[in-house]
Amino acid sequence: MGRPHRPLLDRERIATTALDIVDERGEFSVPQVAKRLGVQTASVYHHVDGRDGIVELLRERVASAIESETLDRGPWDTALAAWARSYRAAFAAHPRAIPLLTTSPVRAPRVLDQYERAVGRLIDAGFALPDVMPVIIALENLVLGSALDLAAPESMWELSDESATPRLADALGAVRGSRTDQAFELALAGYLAHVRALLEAS
Amino acid sequence: MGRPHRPLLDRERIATTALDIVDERGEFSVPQVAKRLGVQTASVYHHVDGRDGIVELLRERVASAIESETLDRGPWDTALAAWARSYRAAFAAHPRAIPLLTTSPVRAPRVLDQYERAVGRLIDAGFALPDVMPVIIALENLVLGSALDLAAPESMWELSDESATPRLADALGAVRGSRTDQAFELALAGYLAHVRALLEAS
DNA sequence: ACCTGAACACCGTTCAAGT
DNA sequence: ACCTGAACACCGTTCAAGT
Repeated sequence: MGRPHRPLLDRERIATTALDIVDERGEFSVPQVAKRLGVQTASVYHHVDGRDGIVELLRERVASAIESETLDRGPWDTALAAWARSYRAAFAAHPRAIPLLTTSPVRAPRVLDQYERAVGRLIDAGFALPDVMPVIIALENLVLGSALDLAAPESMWELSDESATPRLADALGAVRGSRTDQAFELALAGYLAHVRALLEAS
Repeated sequence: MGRPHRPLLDRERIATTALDIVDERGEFSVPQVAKRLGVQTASVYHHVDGRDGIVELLRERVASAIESETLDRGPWDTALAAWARSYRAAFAAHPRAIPLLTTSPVRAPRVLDQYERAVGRLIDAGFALPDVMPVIIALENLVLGSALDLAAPESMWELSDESATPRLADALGAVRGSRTDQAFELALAGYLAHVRALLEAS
């Protein structure tokens, strides 16, 4: 067949298709992506750096939904909180992709730039330089830890033998609303209060 | 060949071998495990519920290093903190296994029992029942989020273009000691303070 | 009950051949 | 430059056949 007049494939379409498949089935393979695009498996390799390259594309695609403007609005602490919520929401929009994406943090240029701005806000707020990265990484830990929780099926807490863990069963039954959201907001509130105190102490 | 007089395989040896391989290479396959045990791939399937069953074995094996006694010693808050540190340390002992294990939380009976005891301590301390699970899940989020960070290679923060993110580069350079440990301890301290406040408010 | 050997469907990746 | 077809090494899983 040879080269077509206009390319059949591009990175955008590969990313979109792979994300669709992951949203539907929780996994993807290169042949599956190729088939859905009506193309041979090998063709995909002309546009993308193998399967890992596609995963990286997914990471960037999902992360592109993070509202980076949140970082510039309002006082540093509310800005950081809004950024964290938006970060988590971006993952939450593709729960089945989370296990694929959280195995290593997002380090795409667009996201690194957000870290740069977050660092800037903390420095400008008066944080001691050696404290800045721990403060940011702790927030990243919160977001990714919560994202994993978001990806875990509700059934994780379906206790096969309630009599073995009666108080756990009680506690689970007593939760109002979303366990996951409440846990995240709780951790975020604790984080913010502590980080504010850290600033005042320095 | 047929059945041997004494079994060549058991779940313990399969788990140990798989964990060894993961520690060395960051991944494992059923054929790799079989080969190292001097056995046919198919034989493994007589002892274990497929590849996923081996992953579950790894999860239990790694989690078995969590010192559950920490939950019973001292006041509820220091007990919870010690448990979280031990939980994180258990993962830290097998960093290359972390991506394999954190995709879904540990729900093996031995670990569920620890959750039961953690719930018990919180109830006894006087927490409102609907608050208990969010408090525990938030802690789990901290631990797993930090575990992911532990698994991420240091090189994640090697900035290819420092001039694009100068303040991030500064902040990274200023860190004293382990970024990861400091971030975890920071998040944990914030968590504890907030949870203590939650108890007093109720 | 437990191991083997063979089989099946699927995977990631490479590469020469075509336009 | 981009797509194909064929190939390679490897994977997870099943199953009849043996003891």
